[in-house]
Amino acid sequence: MKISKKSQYGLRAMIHLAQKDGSFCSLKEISEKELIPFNYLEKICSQMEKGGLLKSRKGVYGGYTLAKKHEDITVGELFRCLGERMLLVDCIDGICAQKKHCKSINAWEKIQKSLEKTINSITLISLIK
Amino acid sequence: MKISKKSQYGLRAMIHLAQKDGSFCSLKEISEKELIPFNYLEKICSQMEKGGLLKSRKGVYGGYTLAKKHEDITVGELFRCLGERMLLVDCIDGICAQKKHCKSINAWEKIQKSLEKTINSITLISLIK
DNA sequence: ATAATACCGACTAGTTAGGTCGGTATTAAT
DNA sequence: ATTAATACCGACCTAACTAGTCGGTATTAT
Repeated sequence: MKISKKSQYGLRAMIHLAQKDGSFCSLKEISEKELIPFNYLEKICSQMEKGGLLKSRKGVYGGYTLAKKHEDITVGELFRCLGERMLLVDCIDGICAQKKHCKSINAWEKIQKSLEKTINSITLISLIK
Repeated sequence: MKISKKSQYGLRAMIHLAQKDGSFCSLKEISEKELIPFNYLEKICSQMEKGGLLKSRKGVYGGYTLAKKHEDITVGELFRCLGERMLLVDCIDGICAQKKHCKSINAWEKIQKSLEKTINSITLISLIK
């Protein structure tokens, strides 16, 4: 029941990039301005690039930039991209012998749905202004 | 971003007890019926008793029973009692140098509030019927 | 006296989060 | 062509936490 540092750093990086509006920004800058460990940030941004959230350019004056418009990116997407564990309990989509007469699953499903609705409704742009 | 086994077991145990309607029920029974490791269940119930959710009776025909009416117990209460980590990110109530100009905190606070609202609204009785 | 129970504290193995480190590939400026 | 700045990659590491186990003690109905 905790959001990982990875996702926290990831969102901070995305917000930083969103405010750069299209120009490429180096990991060095993000790392320094956002106080994120450089080596770790590398891994995070690489993952976000593979997930289609960022574009990269190598070499001098290279860096990262958003791959989509920032009104189209949600926190939910970010979480999924970074592998944030979203499934609150295993039994929701797993096999459970007791599932049929299990009453606690109703609680987990409610919480799960509410959570997903919330994170999918928070866009990057809504955080910036 | 996961609900601990402890809380899952805890809720299952509470639901079991709620269906017994006032009579004491042994850990042995709960453990067997709900497929919860006995030794672990002991610790969990002990914690719930200290937290005021359960009452206990020692000796033969002893066991546990609910300490409150089941319409007054919420999943949120259970979580707090069992020490489920509810704070999604440390910076929400912690000290963070960047807090003033930090834009990601808006996201975390939204998610946090929504989560708390949800869990505090799920009562034990609503899960049973 | 016995058996069934709750109660308690110490211990442990496996997993995960949150990184670090060293090296390689690419590219703009000189 | 060389250099410096960057992204990219995989292997490794450590501390904390989860999900228990275990052995023993206290209490109580029969």
